[in-house]
Amino acid sequence: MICTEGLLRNKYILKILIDKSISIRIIFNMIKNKINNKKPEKRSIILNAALKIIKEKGFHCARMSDISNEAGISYGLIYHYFKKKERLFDTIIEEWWLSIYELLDSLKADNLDIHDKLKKIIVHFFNAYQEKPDLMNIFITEISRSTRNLIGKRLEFFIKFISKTEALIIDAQQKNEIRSDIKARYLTNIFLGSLETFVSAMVLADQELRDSEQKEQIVKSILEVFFNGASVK
Amino acid sequence: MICTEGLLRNKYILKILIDKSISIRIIFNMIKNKINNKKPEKRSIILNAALKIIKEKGFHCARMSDISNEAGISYGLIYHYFKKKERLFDTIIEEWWLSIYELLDSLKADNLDIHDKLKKIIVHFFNAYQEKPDLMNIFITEISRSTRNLIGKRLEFFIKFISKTEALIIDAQQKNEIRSDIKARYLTNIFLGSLETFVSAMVLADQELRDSEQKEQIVKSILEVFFNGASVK
Amino acid sequence: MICTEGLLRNKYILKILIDKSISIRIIFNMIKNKINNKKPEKRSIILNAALKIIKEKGFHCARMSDISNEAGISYGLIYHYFKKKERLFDTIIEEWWLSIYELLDSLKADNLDIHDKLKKIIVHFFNAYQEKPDLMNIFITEISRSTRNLIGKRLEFFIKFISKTEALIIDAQQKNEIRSDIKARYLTNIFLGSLETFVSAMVLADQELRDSEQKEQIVKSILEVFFNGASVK
Amino acid sequence: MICTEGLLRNKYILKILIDKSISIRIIFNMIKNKINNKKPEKRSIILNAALKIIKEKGFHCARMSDISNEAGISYGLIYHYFKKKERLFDTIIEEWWLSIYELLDSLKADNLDIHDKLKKIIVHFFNAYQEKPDLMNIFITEISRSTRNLIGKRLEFFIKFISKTEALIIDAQQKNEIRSDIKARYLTNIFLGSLETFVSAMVLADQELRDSEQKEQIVKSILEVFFNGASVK
DNA sequence: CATGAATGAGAGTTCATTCAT
DNA sequence: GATGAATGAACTCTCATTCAT
Repeated sequence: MICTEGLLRNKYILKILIDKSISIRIIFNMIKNKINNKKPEKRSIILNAALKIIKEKGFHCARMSDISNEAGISYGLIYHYFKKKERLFDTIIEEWWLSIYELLDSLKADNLDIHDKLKKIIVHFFNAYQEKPDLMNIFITEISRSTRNLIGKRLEFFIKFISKTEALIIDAQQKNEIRSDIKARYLTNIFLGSLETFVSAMVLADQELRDSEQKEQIVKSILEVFFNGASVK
Repeated sequence: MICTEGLLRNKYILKILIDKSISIRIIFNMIKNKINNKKPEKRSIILNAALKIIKEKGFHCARMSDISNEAGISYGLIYHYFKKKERLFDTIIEEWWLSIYELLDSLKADNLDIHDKLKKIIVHFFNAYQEKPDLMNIFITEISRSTRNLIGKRLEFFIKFISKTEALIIDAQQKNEIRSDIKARYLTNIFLGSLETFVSAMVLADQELRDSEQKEQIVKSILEVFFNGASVK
Repeated sequence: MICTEGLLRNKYILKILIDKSISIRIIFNMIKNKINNKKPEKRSIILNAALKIIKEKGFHCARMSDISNEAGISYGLIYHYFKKKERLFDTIIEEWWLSIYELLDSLKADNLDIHDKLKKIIVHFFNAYQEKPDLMNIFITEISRSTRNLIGKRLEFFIKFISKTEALIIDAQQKNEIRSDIKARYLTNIFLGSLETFVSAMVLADQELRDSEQKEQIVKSILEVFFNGASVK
Repeated sequence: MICTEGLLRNKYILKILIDKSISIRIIFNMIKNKINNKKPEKRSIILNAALKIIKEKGFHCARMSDISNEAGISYGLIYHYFKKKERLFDTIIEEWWLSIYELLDSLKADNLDIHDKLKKIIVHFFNAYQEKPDLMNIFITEISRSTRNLIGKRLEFFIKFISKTEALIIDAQQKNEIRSDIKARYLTNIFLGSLETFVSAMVLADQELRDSEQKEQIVKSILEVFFNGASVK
């Protein structure tokens, strides 16, 4: 849109294009080549290195040279791909949230009952922890809490996450799958809090979910307490 | 009466003040200190200033000069009371934990049932938030999560907190006040997670517990879900 | 006719273009170069681009990438034509001086009286300003003064310029067209200074010599004061 | 003004001041001491070092570490006195212009004829060159020309200089001390141009005004040509 | 010819900490 | 106790230049 206006405005160029009958496809390919030439491997190498260093040192203490060292490249190259330190971090955060949103959106459209939906959320977090523990670590220590990092766009991300989860709870209340005498927001807090604490515990203790049996047990416990409570029946 | 005109007349001095951007806050503090000749405990002034600045900027971004500015003293003086920046931080954290331990220890000796014990923990946190929101903020954002800060002594503090709470749960299980088919550690995680998420929400949103009714409701919700679950009965 | 809709339809590509902030200028230049298949002298394209950028930012602040962007080429290519940034600058300066020397040498051989010779110098500078204001700007701001740039070969250029002008003055003194009681070097300084200040004023104010009448007037004023003085007769 | 509003508003403090009848004089002295304590020697040492380095390397190439080295202090200290590199340069430039303005303003009020006024300007520049050649060098190479440096406030300084000089010329035209058939601005340009070129020549060649006789001769030459012209009478 | 990913020396700036007064 | 001038290690970011493709 924006680009095209600029292009259209330049009547001189267009006139030449017409005179020489150069098809838009040629221009197209020129642009495509320009874009695709950028080998994306290095970019993701940098992202993974950043992930690891941030996990070890935290956002503030992670130096660009640490990251470049870890990635095995010069630090100048990081600036080639990410204009500022902040951009690098924003990229990491953004990718994390997008994966969460994807899940939550798919659950919204799903026909499962609330128990199974919440189970899927828990499993998603646990899997994420197993697959990319560094990323999960950052989520817990740098994203999910610190007020300082939760400015502007970042805060929006977080609120969106809460709201999307709350929507599932509200939906369940309307379907009478779950108590309505407690505010949906409160239930959301309680559920996400339980989950987060387990993940935190794993992250902080650098603990692994040793076997699938243990994992299964934790999932069951969270759901059991959330739905049926801790009281002796 | 005070002759304010004397000050107003001397435009030259004012100009310099402006040029050198000497904030009125500093002058205020100078005046304040001069007035209270009995030299109030500078140490606690510094701690409170640190609390406020760390809340606003986070530990890493809080500069010593920010803190001394806020305290209305020179930054050299901070080093007189606290040898290092880290000591300042440690002191703040330590005071926090001690207040928690005091509570948990008193609860252990208490004869209340688990419901009332957990209620007291919740209320303690909520009161702490109302009385010293800055401190609670730091607990949530800097202590309770960040792996970086959880090294050595600090991690011990945290583990001790979990364990002391877990002890209450175990005790309740033995008294059959609470389910034993779920690991005490899991129940602890779930309870503390629920609580923490509420506190986090308040901290992150700079929300106040507006009235005691709302507060009461939240306390009840957490306990209700924890003991009886979210399922429709 | 060109099928612009093709471009409009592909929103994905456009988005990437925006994200990567690939300016429309670059695409323009790509297109331009593709069109003029006879590959126009890249060397002069680079020189003109450099001229423009140096005028805008000064030699020190002009980045090679600015110049390559302006020229619509990769910055690697600049190094193909000019081994170093400095070479680029030297080339620009050299071309400027050669044009001046050419004039001064032709004047030396000429039979005009000193008044007309000096007039030709003034007119030459004014014309140069009108035709290549960027180059004149660089002459004034980067060449004619800065001590830093006047090292080695560059200083020689400058001294040669002064000397060649002085030669005209000496010649005039010998022909008794002009006072001999003032050192030729002094007269040269005074004349060139007057001229240069006018050019500087135009350059600094980005002023144009609006009409030939104004131009005529300034030329006349400089000569009139130089030859007859500012005193009331 | 601004400050006092802030002060007046704080009724609490004022009340205490009144209760304790602390005179405003005490506060005054506290402020004064705060201001005077700053030993100004280091500041001027830095300025002189900067002057020398800038002369040698130019604004752009002058590194902060060069300056601190020259001054024999750590570079951190420069930032203690001048918040940014730019501030340091602005301070230098500002001091220069103020000395010029002082002269021009005193001349305006003076009863001398235009010949003697212009002579005083020339002598001022020559003296300045002899006393502070570094500063004069910077004026010629960095201030008086470069468009890049002439942005915002800096351009204003320059224009003010031209205008103040022009005012003297206009005054002289009105008193019929000088030709009115040539625009005052043109005459100003011619005069300042002549002067500047001499100073430039000295600066560029690192030439000294060897004896007062030579100096006298140059002053005389500039004035003689400016008022009576170069033509043979 | 032409490209642009890759390099790394080097610049500005910040800020915890020391120490003479 | 109290001050703030002084220090310098450490960090982010820039940009001329090289070189494989």
